[in-house]
Amino acid sequence: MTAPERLSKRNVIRQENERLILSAAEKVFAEAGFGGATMQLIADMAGLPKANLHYYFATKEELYRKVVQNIFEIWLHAADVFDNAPGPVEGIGAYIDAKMEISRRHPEGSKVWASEVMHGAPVIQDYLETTLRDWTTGRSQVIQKWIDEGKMDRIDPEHLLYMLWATTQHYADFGHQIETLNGGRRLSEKQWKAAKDSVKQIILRGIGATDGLQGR
Amino acid sequence: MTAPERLSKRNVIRQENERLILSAAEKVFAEAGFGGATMQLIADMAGLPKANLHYYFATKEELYRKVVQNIFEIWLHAADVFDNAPGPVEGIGAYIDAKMEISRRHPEGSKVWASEVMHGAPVIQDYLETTLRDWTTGRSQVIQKWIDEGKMDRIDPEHLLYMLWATTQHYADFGHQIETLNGGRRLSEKQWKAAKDSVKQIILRGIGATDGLQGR
DNA sequence: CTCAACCTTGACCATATGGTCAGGAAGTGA
DNA sequence: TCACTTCCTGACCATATGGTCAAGGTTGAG
Repeated sequence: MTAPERLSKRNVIRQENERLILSAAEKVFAEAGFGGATMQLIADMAGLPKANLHYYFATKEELYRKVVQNIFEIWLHAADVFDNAPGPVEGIGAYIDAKMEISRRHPEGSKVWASEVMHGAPVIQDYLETTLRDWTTGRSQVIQKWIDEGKMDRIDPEHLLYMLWATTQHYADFGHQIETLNGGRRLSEKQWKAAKDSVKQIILRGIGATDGLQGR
Repeated sequence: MTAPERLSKRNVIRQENERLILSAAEKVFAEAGFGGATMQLIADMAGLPKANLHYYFATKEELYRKVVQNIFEIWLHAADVFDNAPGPVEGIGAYIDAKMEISRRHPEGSKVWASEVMHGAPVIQDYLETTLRDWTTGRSQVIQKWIDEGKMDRIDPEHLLYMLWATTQHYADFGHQIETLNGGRRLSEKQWKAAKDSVKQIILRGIGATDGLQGR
């Protein structure tokens, strides 16, 4: 990604502080939204004086942009499983697993992304139009190939992708609602497994990739 | 709901202005989030001076609360179709249709709701714990009944409900992303139909409610 | 017609917030 | 050690925002 800098003490400090700030910012942006988040809150959460944030990130927008970019990176990599799969059972199954795992381990990022898109993507519109669009086109072609090979039903690939995104991200974005309906408790290990299995079962069977059922 | 007030000019004014303000507020809250929304913006959009908003709604929080409550009402009514359906094909099929229609006609409300829940439901936590919980329990029982009657596969009802919510609301909450991927154009009549059909096909087939396929 | 209740609004206020800056501390290469 | 760059931070500023208020207009019951 970035050039491998020397590990001088200064570089370590810089790296560490940027990480600290970005992590705090992600949490605060997720909890309060862009407008509700304050630099002071982020600073407190990072354990740094506010002026120090502005030393590393000139403006609130710049900090926010970096947070959103980070998330986007993670999501793109999650789709690597998709590509070299022989069919929908493996490809989509693994993709669901990967995205559910992100929703579980990294819900703040998902929320920031959702918030950004809901408000019209003022900051990452260009990403939507370039990177995400290309990505989507590519995966749609993979799905279309599977359809043509008779490995699944004839289903609009884009709507299938939307369904995958919606369902998996729901467990992060609406995690609070799910927890509340679960009696105020976080989902247990077992419940997460049940969630994953439900999603995979319904979707894989729903698109006619039936091997997935005998497989387990 | 409210007592049927006399139609004096005063009552008409009050009703009309409250409607105007709530409608403007919903739009602004959806676009900017609670923190990003300003009373001035809402006032401008409603075509009223800011001080007038505060005459009808004492605080920003109170106005916001009313907006969220409105949305909640609409959603609860959307589920009436669920109850008296003979089986999942009719019940869930109609529910998907109803919720997709709301996503299409009323996306702002969905966004405000999503935003509220994502931020930990600071305003409507009590609704989640009472009304929504009861609602969910009730529908889960209906689904369980269908399972016991052999009308669909053995699937965790709660996760099925989450999937229904996630998928249908995605078309409102992430409408901007979908439009961008659609070349910057809103979904056409035909595309909305394709979306509905895809969702219904995948889910109904996915839960083993196969009548739905021969049915059309 | 009268008067009280209700509606309207420009001007104003206290506060919170993003951002600046100057001056000092701490690392770094020679 | 010295000169230079990078890092740190308390104090400060301009602005935006939620909310108030007093004075004036409008409505309607008696």
